Amino acid sequence: MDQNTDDVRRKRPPERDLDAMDRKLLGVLVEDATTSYAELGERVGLSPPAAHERVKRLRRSGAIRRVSALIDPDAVGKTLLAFVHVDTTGWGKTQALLAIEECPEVEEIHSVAGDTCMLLKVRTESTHALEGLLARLYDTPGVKATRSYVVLSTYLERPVQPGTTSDWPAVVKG
Amino acid sequence: MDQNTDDVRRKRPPERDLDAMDRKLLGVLVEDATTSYAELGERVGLSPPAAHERVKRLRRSGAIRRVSALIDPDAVGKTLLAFVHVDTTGWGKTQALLAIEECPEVEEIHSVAGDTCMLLKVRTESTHALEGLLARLYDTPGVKATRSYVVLSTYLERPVQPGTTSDWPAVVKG
DNA sequence: TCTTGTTGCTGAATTTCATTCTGCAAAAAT
DNA sequence: ATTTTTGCAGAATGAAATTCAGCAACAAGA
Repeated sequence: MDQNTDDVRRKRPPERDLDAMDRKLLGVLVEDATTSYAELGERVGLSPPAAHERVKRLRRSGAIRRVSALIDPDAVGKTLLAFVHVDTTGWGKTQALLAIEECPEVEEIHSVAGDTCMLLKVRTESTHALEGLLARLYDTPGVKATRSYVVLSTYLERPVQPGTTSDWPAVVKG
Repeated sequence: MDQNTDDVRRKRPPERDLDAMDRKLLGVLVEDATTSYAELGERVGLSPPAAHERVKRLRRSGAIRRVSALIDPDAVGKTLLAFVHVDTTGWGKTQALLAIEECPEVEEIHSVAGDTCMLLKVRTESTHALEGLLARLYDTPGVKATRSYVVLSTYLERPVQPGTTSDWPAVVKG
């Protein structure tokens, strides 16, 4: 309820670098953000107010962007997932980009290095709806071509993890 | 704290189809899951316990997969995002897939239709770490080839939205 | 049509938890 | 060495989650 009351969206350098305690807190909160501060503290070895204090800081600093309910796409009818590569004529905040941002089916827009300009992650209710989106894209000035990769099945999908490379056991090959 | 106490992960058909009220609730909770039931109810036109009841059902049915703190990748040092297309020799739950699932840098694994078998979303701390991952991939039996798309900048990144096509204003072209 | 059971709601009551406050101790700065 | 700051614990407070009766609308069945 008080999340980002002061509307801190701008990227500011974290007041202090995240320490191991912060990472542990993040680890728990990524898995289940409804964890009470009592349990949270217990898990990481802090008193409830101390845990609260650190989480508040993590929110202020922007390390925690927001707390969100993650929805099952199927439950809301979004049964089709696709990645769409888009060749455009310009770069940066182009007309095309602005137009694409308006499409509710589009979940992600990235500019990528490689043989294409934009990479879109798109969810629709049907192949027909995807066709509709593609039609809209082609009608957008600045869009040269698109190539779509329709997802057949998703094997893994997890949120951003707080772990750093040194946390993971090194994979030792024979 | 009580989320999924009975460990309901299995996909069960939603007890009942989501109605407009459920979608509104989801809409609010996706934006900010820390919203109190008092405010939540007010926003959608329900009493706090009624809102609570429906949210509980949404969790039980799996429509809400989990409530999670969304982390800023930069804050935890994951400054590099890439999409990696992987050609493999087999399909389904292959050895290669199992191996890839173990990589903490990999956020998503999809099997896609198109000129490649797997599509990975990958976050690392550096290009060097990406190279390390790719090296590991190439060492995995069943991996034939990979092609990487390094993200230069991300323009949009939003969670799964509850809205359905009919909610969006139709884009009328001249 | 009337009955009966079910569903989903409201408003009040209860309990749990978030949040604040007051020291306190260790570390950092001067 | 002294002061200031930082981060924490424990108690106190306030707010919110959760539970608990009713109640009304609706559905199923006689």
